[in-house]
Amino acid sequence: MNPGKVSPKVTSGRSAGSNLHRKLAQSIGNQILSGVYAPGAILPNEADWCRIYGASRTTVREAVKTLTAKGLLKSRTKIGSRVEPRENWNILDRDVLAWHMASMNPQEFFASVQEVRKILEPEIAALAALNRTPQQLRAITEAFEDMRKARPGRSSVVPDVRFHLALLAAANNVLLSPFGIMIEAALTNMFEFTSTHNAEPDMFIPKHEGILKAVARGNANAARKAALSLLTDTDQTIAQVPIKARKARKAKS
Amino acid sequence: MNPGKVSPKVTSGRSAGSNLHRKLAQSIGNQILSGVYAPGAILPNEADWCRIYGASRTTVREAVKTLTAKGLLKSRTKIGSRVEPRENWNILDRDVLAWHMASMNPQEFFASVQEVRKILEPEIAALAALNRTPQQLRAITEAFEDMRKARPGRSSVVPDVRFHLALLAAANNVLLSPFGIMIEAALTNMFEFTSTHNAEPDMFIPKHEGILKAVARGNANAARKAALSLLTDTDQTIAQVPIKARKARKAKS
DNA sequence: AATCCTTATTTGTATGACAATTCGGCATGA
DNA sequence: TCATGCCGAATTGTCATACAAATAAGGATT
Repeated sequence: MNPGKVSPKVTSGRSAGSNLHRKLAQSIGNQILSGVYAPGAILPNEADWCRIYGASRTTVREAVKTLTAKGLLKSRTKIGSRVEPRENWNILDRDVLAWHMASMNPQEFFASVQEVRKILEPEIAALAALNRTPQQLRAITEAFEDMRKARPGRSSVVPDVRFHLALLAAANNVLLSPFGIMIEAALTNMFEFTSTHNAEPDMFIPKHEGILKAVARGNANAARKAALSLLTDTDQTIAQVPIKARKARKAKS
Repeated sequence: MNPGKVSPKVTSGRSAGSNLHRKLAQSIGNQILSGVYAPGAILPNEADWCRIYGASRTTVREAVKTLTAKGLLKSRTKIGSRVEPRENWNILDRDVLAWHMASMNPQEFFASVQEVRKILEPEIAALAALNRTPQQLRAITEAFEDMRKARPGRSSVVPDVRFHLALLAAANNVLLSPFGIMIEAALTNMFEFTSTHNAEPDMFIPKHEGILKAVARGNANAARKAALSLLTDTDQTIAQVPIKARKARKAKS
């Protein structure tokens, strides 16, 4: 994975980073997330990166700054750049999450996602029921309508995402907003592996409608319950794909 | 070039950004978070920043790249840099959260934090009870012991933070790890405003012990309940404290 | 053995130049 | 009037080079 010339791996060209420093950041980021450089390891220095990618030092440094800002790196004079411990990584950053997904077993990833979603989304729905503004309710409603109108399939994913993001926004707590990225990634990519939107629209729409109605009439408990129900439902759809047990992270003792 | 001509506002010189591009990023970041530049607004261009801070374009660009990586900005040729909508901000980034706190009403901030903590920490405790490794349990235990040993006061905050972070790590779900930053910020700064650690160590220690024991014997429900109890307890402590306006930490230069 | 100093390596900052992108207006034409 | 396409100017993107600053490592001195 380390050819002498241009870009080892410009994988997952999502979100179109046409800029060179962006491409470098993606490439290096992918290598870190995929374990080529483990936490604590010292990365090649700037001059090395210049040679590896055939880019100028300015560009390399901008890429490094980007990764540093996302918590993946830390640079020190005379030492070089060292990979930060995982708990400092900004995993809910759009790019970092993408790199993470690219180097992970999908089932394992969706297991983590669903775990978090089951914790958060019911409470998000409850908060939305309590705190939503009329405008936010309208946004949720519109997303729902578009969802219902859409034919099952790829296109129905978009309003589905919009629905959940609108719900999140309606919870009116900034500290929860980073999860928008996760939800978006989950719904969008789940489509690639499952056929949620094809399989059971008959289940799907009413469940969402249940959330909407509960939020509309400000019933937190009902909203919570409806959201949880949707999630467990999604779980079953996922479960059709062979599930692998959670990997116990190991260390020994 | 222009020595001594540093910045409109190099406030909250936290975490020692000795580097110039870091200082610029902090300064600009603070301005964005405090609303000087609202989402959608177009920032001064690179040449302007150079003049404003008396720094080279290289440095300015690295600062801008940092902010871009944190989701605060987006640069386009011929347009300049535009502030991104809030939902794209990486609010759980260490720096962004600090800037956010610096420009916010403390009560409001702690209200948001507690809301999220009450949602997450009980579930984190429950997950920890189920998924912890022996090593992770030991880390939690050690933090607890240090907490008990410490005299109430500032020093007891450190092991307290360690306790909660160890718990978080023991939940073994990467997607939750960004909240470590939030928990850390909450506990550390809460000390500045409340006297949690002075006021009721008699309450405090047993509550933590309850969580520890539940996690130790793998009882998820008990862990959840204990964690929630600690949180509602903390709520009361906060409520007692008359809020004084936060004093911006000042750095001069 | 301990301390201090020198040196080498690596990141940090500055400068000037040119490339690439694209917005905005202008000209042209239907 | 409106649409289309071209041109020029503003701004970010990339490059090359030079020097400054920090500091780890090893050697010199005591």
